[in-house]
Amino acid sequence: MSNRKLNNYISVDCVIFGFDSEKLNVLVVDRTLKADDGSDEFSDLTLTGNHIYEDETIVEAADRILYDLTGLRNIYLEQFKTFAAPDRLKKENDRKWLLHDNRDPDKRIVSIGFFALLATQKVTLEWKGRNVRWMPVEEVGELGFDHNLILSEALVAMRNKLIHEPIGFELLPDKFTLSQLQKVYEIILDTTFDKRNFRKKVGRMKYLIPLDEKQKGVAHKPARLYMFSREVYEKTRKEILNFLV
Amino acid sequence: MSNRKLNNYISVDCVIFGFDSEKLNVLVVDRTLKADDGSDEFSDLTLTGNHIYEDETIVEAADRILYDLTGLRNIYLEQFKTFAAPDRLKKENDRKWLLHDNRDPDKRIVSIGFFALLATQKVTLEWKGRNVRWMPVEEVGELGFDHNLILSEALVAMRNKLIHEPIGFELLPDKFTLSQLQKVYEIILDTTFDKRNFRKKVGRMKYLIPLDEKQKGVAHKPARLYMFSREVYEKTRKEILNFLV
DNA sequence: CCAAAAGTGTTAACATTACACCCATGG
DNA sequence: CCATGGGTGTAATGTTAACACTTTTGG
Repeated sequence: MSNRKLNNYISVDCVIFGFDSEKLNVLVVDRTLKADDGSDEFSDLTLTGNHIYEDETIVEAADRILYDLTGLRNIYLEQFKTFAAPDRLKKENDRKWLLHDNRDPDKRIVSIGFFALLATQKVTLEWKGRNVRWMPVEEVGELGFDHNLILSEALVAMRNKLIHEPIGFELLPDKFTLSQLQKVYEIILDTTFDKRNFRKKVGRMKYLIPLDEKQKGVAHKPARLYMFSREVYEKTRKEILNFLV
Repeated sequence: MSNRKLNNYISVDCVIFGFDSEKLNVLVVDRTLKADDGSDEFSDLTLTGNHIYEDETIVEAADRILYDLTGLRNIYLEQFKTFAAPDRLKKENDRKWLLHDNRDPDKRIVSIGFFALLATQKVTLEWKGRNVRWMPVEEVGELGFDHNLILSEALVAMRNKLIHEPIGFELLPDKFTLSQLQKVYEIILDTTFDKRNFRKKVGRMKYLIPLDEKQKGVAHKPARLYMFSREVYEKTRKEILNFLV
């Protein structure tokens, strides 16, 4: 595996979302370039991304990045948009970083954007020698490259998907409570729902399976746990004409 | 403009859909390679696509292709998926075609897929020296490169969009009847709707503007014409939680 | 016994579905 | 005067939205 060749003009960028029952977070990595004297030439943040190997598909490349960061397979992953503007890597810091990394800052690099939803907060703390951490989406400042654009497009695509398809579960543990699920939708869609109406609505979804199991160790009435069945979903889903106002 | 440089590893493929009040059609071009003796080495069909210029964004490249084919600007256009499998151009005919075209068949080429919806049937008959024509989607046989995959993914993305957002109008003239609109949905979603219920439903959409104008020259009661107002749509649209069954 | 979140039901307004007949035009 | 597609209403059923109180647990 050590002699695989990296393609030098096709990359994937992964916008990895995580949920901590309070906020929507995104995984970012430090990008610090040292000057010759050891001081920081600059230091900022980027999303996670990498060039693809020549023998690898783009989905395999995205899966590889996710595995390297989390040690997990079968994470929810979706290709949402591709970025190839001529000037997307042309900011001063970006050029310096690419040169330092032995890459050609004048090469047109196309990047395929994926977003991933994580059921857990476990990630490595270091990745390719760079520090990795979760950051609440609303606290993200200026990122390197065109990653602010990629992040905002990922958010649009993810919210859109969340509205139309059952993917909220992917941000929760396998077993979750209805209140946790409601919170996912409320926080990501920046709204609130009536508890009784929300429960009535999800109660109609056959693929949301109630378990004979409750929360433990909470200082209030323990909630029933539920799980999502993709199998039931695939069997019962029907498309609905919904191009309303 | 004549000295613009083409990028040799980033291309866009356009899946151009048209509607003729009977069928959903897609634009295909002949791909005929002549042998030395003038006979056909092979002859098949592909979708429309092209490499991008170095100074051009991918949307600009797709717009350019659409303009070259139709002479129209502002066509409905959407980036839906990117294709970069290592073997996507490796079939025998594909290699021959690329070689003949002075391109490197071993170069990894990434192609960004767009689909377009056309309100008219007008297209050029020739494009880059190749014959162009409409073909009903269900009659499309084996296409060159990975274009069957690109077409089927375009169909999935287009149907999905059609269900959730008002884009059916884009396949009709600016002024259209409700029966034409119903037919668009019926044919593309392969279903039927009750006429009264369909009209009740679209009657609630404020962005569908009834005109003081009727069909002319039809051998039956002439239908009222309508138009779509994107402006009203943008103002009145609201997102709805709809991840039901 | 207190704090915290879980869980539950009713009503009114609106949306969906199923279903059949007359109307205006061109030929 | 006929063939063609345009246009319309009602009743039953299902969905949404608004709204408040009791229950179970840990501390």
